[in-house]
Amino acid sequence: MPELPEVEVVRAGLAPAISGATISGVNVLDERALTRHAGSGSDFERAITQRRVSAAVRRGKFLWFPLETVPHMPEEAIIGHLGMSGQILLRASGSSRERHERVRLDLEHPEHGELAMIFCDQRTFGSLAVDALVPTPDSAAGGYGWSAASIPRQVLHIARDPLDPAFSELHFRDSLSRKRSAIKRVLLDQSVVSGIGNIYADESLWAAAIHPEQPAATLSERAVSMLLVEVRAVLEKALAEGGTSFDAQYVNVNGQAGYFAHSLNVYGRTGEPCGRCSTPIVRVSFTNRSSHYCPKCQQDPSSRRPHTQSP
DNA sequence: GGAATAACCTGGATGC
DNA sequence: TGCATCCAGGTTATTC
Repeated sequence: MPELPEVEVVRAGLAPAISGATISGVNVLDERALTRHAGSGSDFERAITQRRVSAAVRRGKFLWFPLETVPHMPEEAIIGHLGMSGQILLRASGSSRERHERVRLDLEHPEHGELAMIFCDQRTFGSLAVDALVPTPDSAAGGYGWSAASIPRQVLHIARDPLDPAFSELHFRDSLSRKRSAIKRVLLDQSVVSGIGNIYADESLWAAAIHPEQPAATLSERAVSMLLVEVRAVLEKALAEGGTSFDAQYVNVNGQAGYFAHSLNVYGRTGEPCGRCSTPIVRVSFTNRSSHYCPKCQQDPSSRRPHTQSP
Protein backbone atom coordinates (compact mmCIF):
# COMPACT_ATOMS: atom_id res chain seq x y z
CA MET A 1 0.00 0.00 0.00
CA PRO A 2 1.44 3.37 -0.89
CA GLU A 3 2.81 5.12 2.18
CA LEU A 4 5.48 7.82 2.30
CA PRO A 5 8.39 5.76 0.85
CA GLU A 6 6.30 4.40 -2.01
CA VAL A 7 4.86 7.84 -2.85
CA GLU A 8 8.34 9.40 -2.69
CA VAL A 9 9.67 6.77 -5.10
CA VAL A 10 6.88 7.71 -7.50
CA ARG A 11 7.53 11.46 -7.08
CA ALA A 12 11.27 11.04 -7.66
CA GLY A 13 10.58 9.02 -10.77
CA LEU A 14 8.12 11.55 -12.17
CA ALA A 15 10.03 14.75 -11.37
CA PRO A 16 12.64 14.73 -14.17
CA ALA A 17 10.17 13.49 -16.76
CA ILE A 18 7.31 15.91 -16.15
CA SER A 19 8.97 19.10 -14.86
CA GLY A 20 8.81 21.54 -17.75
CA ALA A 21 6.49 19.33 -19.80
CA THR A 22 3.34 20.66 -21.46
CA ILE A 23 0.12 18.66 -21.17
CA SER A 24 -0.90 18.20 -24.79
CA GLY A 25 -3.86 15.90 -24.19
CA VAL A 26 -6.00 14.50 -21.37
CA ASN A 27 -8.21 11.42 -21.45
CA VAL A 28 -10.42 10.68 -18.46
CA LEU A 29 -11.50 7.04 -18.81
CA ASP A 30 -13.19 6.75 -15.42
CA GLU A 31 -14.56 9.76 -13.55
CA ARG A 32 -14.33 7.87 -10.26
CA ALA A 33 -10.64 8.76 -10.46
CA LEU A 34 -11.63 12.41 -10.01
CA THR A 35 -13.55 12.21 -6.74
CA ARG A 36 -11.42 15.04 -5.32
CA HIS A 37 -12.04 17.24 -8.35
CA ALA A 38 -14.82 19.80 -7.97
CA GLY A 39 -15.96 19.58 -11.61
CA SER A 40 -16.63 16.94 -14.26
CA GLY A 41 -14.17 14.90 -16.27
CA SER A 42 -14.41 17.31 -19.18
CA ASP A 43 -13.84 20.21 -16.80
CA PHE A 44 -10.68 18.48 -15.55
CA GLU A 45 -9.52 17.98 -19.12
CA ARG A 46 -10.17 21.63 -20.02
CA ALA A 47 -8.46 22.91 -16.88
CA ILE A 48 -5.09 21.29 -17.54
CA THR A 49 -4.81 20.89 -21.32
CA GLN A 50 -1.97 23.00 -22.74
CA ARG A 51 -0.77 23.86 -19.21
CA ARG A 52 2.88 23.40 -18.30
CA VAL A 53 3.92 21.37 -15.26
CA SER A 54 6.63 22.99 -13.15
CA ALA A 55 7.49 20.29 -10.57
CA ALA A 56 6.51 17.07 -8.77
CA VAL A 57 5.92 17.72 -5.07
CA ARG A 58 5.00 15.49 -2.11
CA ARG A 59 3.76 15.94 1.43
CA GLY A 60 3.04 12.72 3.28
CA LYS A 61 1.12 10.54 0.85
CA PHE A 62 -0.16 13.43 -1.28
CA LEU A 63 1.47 14.40 -4.57
CA TRP A 64 0.93 17.56 -6.52
CA PHE A 65 2.15 18.96 -9.79
CA PRO A 66 2.13 22.80 -9.82
CA LEU A 67 1.03 24.34 -13.11
CA GLU A 68 2.76 27.40 -14.50
CA THR A 69 0.73 30.51 -13.81
CA VAL A 70 -1.66 31.81 -16.42
CA PRO A 71 -2.50 35.57 -16.33
CA HIS A 72 -5.70 36.37 -14.40
CA MET A 73 -5.89 32.79 -13.06
CA PRO A 74 -5.20 31.63 -9.47
CA GLU A 75 -2.14 29.47 -8.92
CA GLU A 76 -3.14 25.86 -9.37
CA ALA A 77 -1.79 22.33 -9.21
CA ILE A 78 -2.88 18.87 -10.19
CA ILE A 79 -3.10 16.94 -6.93
CA GLY A 80 -2.94 13.18 -6.71
CA HIS A 81 -3.46 10.58 -4.01
CA LEU A 82 -2.75 6.92 -4.72
CA GLY A 83 -5.21 5.65 -2.12
CA MET A 84 -4.88 1.91 -1.63
CA SER A 85 -3.93 0.74 -5.08
CA GLY A 86 -3.12 3.77 -7.22
CA GLN A 87 -0.14 3.88 -9.55
CA ILE A 88 1.29 6.60 -11.77
CA LEU A 89 3.20 5.13 -14.69
CA LEU A 90 5.34 6.74 -17.38
CA ARG A 91 5.00 5.16 -20.78
CA ALA A 92 5.87 5.98 -24.35
CA SER A 93 3.35 8.16 -26.13
CA GLY A 94 0.62 6.08 -27.72
CA SER A 95 1.34 3.00 -25.58
CA SER A 96 -1.41 0.42 -25.18
CA ARG A 97 -3.97 0.86 -22.42
CA GLU A 98 -2.88 -0.31 -18.96
CA ARG A 99 -4.95 -2.54 -16.71
CA HIS A 100 -7.14 -0.34 -14.49
CA GLU A 101 -6.12 2.76 -16.41
CA ARG A 102 -8.31 5.68 -15.25
CA VAL A 103 -6.68 8.87 -16.57
CA ARG A 104 -4.00 9.43 -19.20
CA LEU A 105 -2.06 12.66 -19.68
CA ASP A 106 -0.09 13.13 -22.90
CA LEU A 107 3.02 15.19 -22.26
CA GLU A 108 5.45 17.00 -24.49
CA HIS A 109 8.78 17.56 -22.80
CA PRO A 110 11.43 19.86 -24.36
CA GLU A 111 14.17 17.26 -23.70
CA HIS A 112 12.42 13.90 -23.40
CA GLY A 113 9.90 14.35 -26.20
CA GLU A 114 6.40 12.82 -26.03
CA LEU A 115 5.41 10.78 -22.97
CA ALA A 116 2.25 9.38 -21.42
CA MET A 117 1.64 9.79 -17.67
CA ILE A 118 -0.96 7.20 -16.72
CA PHE A 119 -2.98 7.04 -13.51
CA CYS A 120 -4.07 3.46 -12.81
CA ASP A 121 -6.11 2.36 -9.81
CA GLN A 122 -7.67 -1.01 -9.13
CA ARG A 123 -9.81 -0.09 -6.10
CA THR A 124 -10.51 3.51 -7.11
CA PHE A 125 -9.66 4.93 -3.68
CA GLY A 126 -7.07 7.18 -5.26
CA SER A 127 -7.88 10.28 -7.26
CA LEU A 128 -6.65 13.28 -9.19
CA ALA A 129 -7.97 16.85 -9.08
CA VAL A 130 -7.13 20.41 -9.97
CA ASP A 131 -6.88 22.56 -6.88
CA ALA A 132 -5.86 26.11 -5.95
CA LEU A 133 -2.51 26.71 -4.28
CA VAL A 134 -2.59 28.67 -1.02
CA PRO A 135 0.24 29.92 1.24
CA THR A 136 1.59 27.50 3.85
CA PRO A 137 0.68 28.54 7.42
CA ASP A 138 4.32 28.26 8.57
CA SER A 139 5.76 29.99 5.47
CA ALA A 140 8.08 27.02 4.85
CA ALA A 141 8.21 25.07 1.60
CA GLY A 142 4.90 23.32 0.92
CA GLY A 143 6.39 19.91 0.31
CA TYR A 144 9.35 17.86 -0.80
CA GLY A 145 10.60 18.69 -4.30
CA TRP A 146 9.59 22.33 -4.37
CA SER A 147 10.85 25.47 -2.64
CA ALA A 148 7.66 27.55 -2.88
CA ALA A 149 5.76 28.20 0.36
CA SER A 150 2.41 27.15 -1.06
CA ILE A 151 0.25 24.06 -0.89
CA PRO A 152 -2.98 22.82 -2.50
CA ARG A 153 -6.03 23.77 -0.45
CA GLN A 154 -7.05 20.11 -0.10
CA VAL A 155 -3.65 19.26 1.42
CA LEU A 156 -3.65 22.12 3.91
CA HIS A 157 -4.83 19.92 6.79
CA ILE A 158 -2.08 17.34 6.20
CA ALA A 159 0.74 17.62 8.74
CA ARG A 160 4.37 17.62 7.70
CA ASP A 161 5.98 14.19 7.50
CA PRO A 162 8.91 13.11 9.72
CA LEU A 163 11.42 13.43 6.86
CA ASP A 164 10.38 17.03 6.10
CA PRO A 165 13.09 19.54 7.18
CA ALA A 166 10.32 21.77 8.56
CA PHE A 167 8.82 18.97 10.69
CA SER A 168 8.54 20.14 14.30
CA GLU A 169 9.33 17.52 16.95
CA LEU A 170 8.06 19.92 19.59
CA HIS A 171 4.69 20.24 17.85
CA PHE A 172 4.52 16.47 17.38
CA ARG A 173 5.24 15.84 21.08
CA ASP A 174 2.67 18.44 22.06
CA SER A 175 0.04 16.85 19.80
CA LEU A 176 0.66 13.41 21.32
CA SER A 177 0.42 14.75 24.85
CA ARG A 178 -3.16 15.85 24.13
CA LYS A 179 -4.30 12.56 22.56
CA ARG A 180 -6.01 9.92 24.66
CA SER A 181 -6.23 7.58 21.66
CA ALA A 182 -3.95 4.61 21.11
CA ILE A 183 -0.55 5.63 19.76
CA LYS A 184 -1.07 3.61 16.59
CA ARG A 185 -4.29 5.46 15.81
CA VAL A 186 -2.47 8.76 16.31
CA LEU A 187 0.39 7.72 14.02
CA LEU A 188 -2.19 7.03 11.31
CA ASP A 189 -3.81 10.45 11.81
CA GLN A 190 -2.41 12.45 8.88
CA SER A 191 -3.26 15.74 10.58
CA VAL A 192 -0.79 14.88 13.38
CA VAL A 193 2.03 13.36 11.34
CA SER A 194 1.77 12.40 7.69
CA GLY A 195 3.14 9.65 5.51
CA ILE A 196 2.69 6.75 7.95
CA GLY A 197 0.26 3.96 7.11
CA ASN A 198 -0.55 0.62 8.66
CA ILE A 199 2.69 -1.13 7.65
CA TYR A 200 5.16 1.50 8.84
CA ALA A 201 3.14 2.24 11.99
CA ASP A 202 3.49 -1.42 13.03
CA GLU A 203 7.17 -1.52 12.08
CA SER A 204 8.02 1.73 13.90
CA LEU A 205 6.17 0.73 17.08
CA TRP A 206 7.96 -2.62 17.10
CA ALA A 207 11.34 -0.91 16.64
CA ALA A 208 10.57 1.49 19.51
CA ALA A 209 9.16 -1.36 21.66
CA ILE A 210 5.86 0.48 22.18
CA HIS A 211 2.52 -1.32 22.37
CA PRO A 212 0.16 -0.10 19.62
CA GLU A 213 -2.70 0.31 22.12
CA GLN A 214 -0.77 2.50 24.57
CA PRO A 215 -2.53 5.87 24.90
CA ALA A 216 -0.43 8.50 23.13
CA ALA A 217 -0.61 10.93 26.05
CA THR A 218 1.00 8.38 28.41
CA LEU A 219 4.22 8.15 26.40
CA SER A 220 7.21 9.78 28.08
CA GLU A 221 9.19 12.50 26.33
CA ARG A 222 12.00 9.99 25.88
CA ALA A 223 9.65 7.40 24.41
CA VAL A 224 8.26 9.92 21.91
CA SER A 225 11.79 10.88 20.85
CA MET A 226 12.72 7.21 20.50
CA LEU A 227 9.58 6.58 18.46
CA LEU A 228 10.38 9.46 16.13
CA VAL A 229 13.91 8.14 15.62
CA GLU A 230 12.52 4.72 14.73
CA VAL A 231 9.81 6.15 12.45
CA ARG A 232 12.46 8.04 10.50
CA ALA A 233 14.77 5.01 10.38
CA VAL A 234 12.01 2.74 9.07
CA LEU A 235 10.87 5.25 6.45
CA GLU A 236 14.41 5.98 5.27
CA LYS A 237 15.29 2.29 5.01
CA ALA A 238 12.09 1.57 3.08
CA LEU A 239 12.84 4.51 0.80
CA ALA A 240 16.35 3.20 0.14
CA GLU A 241 14.90 -0.19 -0.79
CA GLY A 242 12.33 1.25 -3.15
CA GLY A 243 9.29 0.80 -0.90
CA THR A 244 7.20 -2.20 0.09
CA SER A 245 5.57 -4.37 -2.57
CA PHE A 246 3.42 -7.36 -1.60
CA ASP A 247 1.87 -7.74 -5.02
CA ALA A 248 1.31 -5.68 -8.15
CA GLN A 249 -0.48 -2.99 -6.13
CA TYR A 250 2.66 -0.92 -5.64
CA VAL A 251 5.26 -0.28 -8.32
CA ASN A 252 7.42 2.68 -9.31
CA VAL A 253 6.78 4.77 -12.43
CA ASN A 254 8.48 2.09 -14.55
CA GLY A 255 6.30 -0.68 -13.15
CA GLN A 256 9.01 -2.17 -10.90
CA ALA A 257 8.41 -3.46 -7.34
CA GLY A 258 10.30 -2.40 -4.18
CA TYR A 259 12.17 -4.73 -1.84
CA PHE A 260 11.31 -3.53 1.68
CA ALA A 261 8.80 -6.38 2.19
CA HIS A 262 11.85 -8.56 2.84
CA SER A 263 12.89 -6.27 5.72
CA LEU A 264 9.59 -6.21 7.62
CA ASN A 265 9.88 -7.32 11.25
CA VAL A 266 6.22 -7.66 12.28
CA TYR A 267 3.80 -6.65 9.53
CA GLY A 268 2.42 -9.76 7.87
CA ARG A 269 4.59 -12.01 10.06
CA THR A 270 1.90 -13.39 12.36
CA GLY A 271 3.15 -16.46 14.22
CA GLU A 272 6.77 -15.97 13.17
CA PRO A 273 9.41 -15.42 15.89
CA CYS A 274 10.18 -11.86 16.95
CA GLY A 275 13.63 -10.79 15.75
CA ARG A 276 14.54 -9.64 19.28
CA CYS A 277 13.11 -12.25 21.64
CA SER A 278 11.72 -15.05 19.41
CA THR A 279 8.20 -14.69 20.86
CA PRO A 280 5.63 -15.33 18.10
CA ILE A 281 4.30 -12.12 16.52
CA VAL A 282 0.58 -11.65 17.08
CA ARG A 283 -2.05 -9.98 14.95
CA VAL A 284 -5.05 -8.18 16.46
CA SER A 285 -8.02 -6.42 14.92
CA PHE A 286 -7.66 -2.69 14.83
CA THR A 287 -10.44 -0.45 13.47
CA ASN A 288 -11.26 -2.41 10.32
CA ARG A 289 -7.64 -3.46 9.81
CA SER A 290 -4.82 -5.28 11.62
CA SER A 291 -2.04 -4.55 14.07
CA HIS A 292 1.02 -6.77 14.32
CA TYR A 293 3.29 -6.68 17.36
CA CYS A 294 5.47 -8.70 19.72
CA PRO A 295 3.54 -9.36 22.97
CA LYS A 296 6.80 -9.59 24.94
CA CYS A 297 8.87 -6.71 23.56
CA GLN A 298 5.85 -4.42 23.29
CA GLN A 299 4.15 -4.75 26.66
CA ASP A 300 0.56 -3.63 26.99
CA PRO A 301 0.73 -0.88 29.63
CA SER A 302 -2.96 -1.05 30.50
CA SER A 303 -2.78 -4.87 30.91
CA ARG A 304 -5.70 -5.29 28.55
CA ARG A 305 -5.19 -8.49 26.65
CA PRO A 306 -6.63 -8.03 23.18
CA HIS A 307 -8.10 -11.01 21.38
CA THR A 308 -5.47 -12.52 19.12
CA GLN A 309 -6.26 -14.06 15.76
CA SER A 310 -4.70 -17.12 14.24
CA PRO A 311 -2.45 -16.59 11.20
C1' DG B 1 -14.46 19.45 19.69
C1' DG B 2 -12.43 14.99 20.20
C1' DA B 3 -12.89 10.18 19.33
C1' DA B 4 -14.73 6.20 17.09
C1' DT B 5 -16.89 4.02 13.26
C1' DA B 6 -18.77 3.06 8.65
C1' DA B 7 -18.50 3.48 3.84
C1' DC B 8 -16.20 3.68 -0.38
C1' DC B 9 -13.95 -0.14 -3.80
C1' DT B 10 -11.86 -4.36 -6.47
C1' DG B 11 -9.70 -8.66 -6.98
C1' DG B 12 -7.21 -12.45 -4.86
C1' DA B 13 -7.70 -16.06 -1.44
C1' DT B 14 -10.45 -19.19 0.85
C1' DG B 15 -14.35 -22.18 1.95
C1' DC B 16 -18.12 -24.91 0.62
C1' DT C 1 -15.57 -26.05 -11.19
C1' DG C 2 -18.27 -22.35 -9.67
C1' DC C 3 -20.23 -19.42 -6.46
C1' DA C 4 -20.21 -16.80 -2.05
C1' DT C 5 -17.71 -14.64 1.39
C1' DC C 6 -13.77 -12.52 3.52
C1' DC C 7 -9.96 -9.50 3.55
C1' DA C 8 -6.65 -5.85 2.41
C1' DG C 9 -6.60 -0.42 4.09
C1' DG C 10 -6.37 5.53 3.20
C1' DT C 11 -9.45 9.01 3.62
C1' DT C 12 -13.53 11.27 4.95
C1' DA C 13 -18.30 11.85 6.37
C1' DT C 14 -21.12 10.70 10.02
C1' DT C 15 -22.24 9.57 14.65
C1' DC C 16 -21.54 9.53 19.51
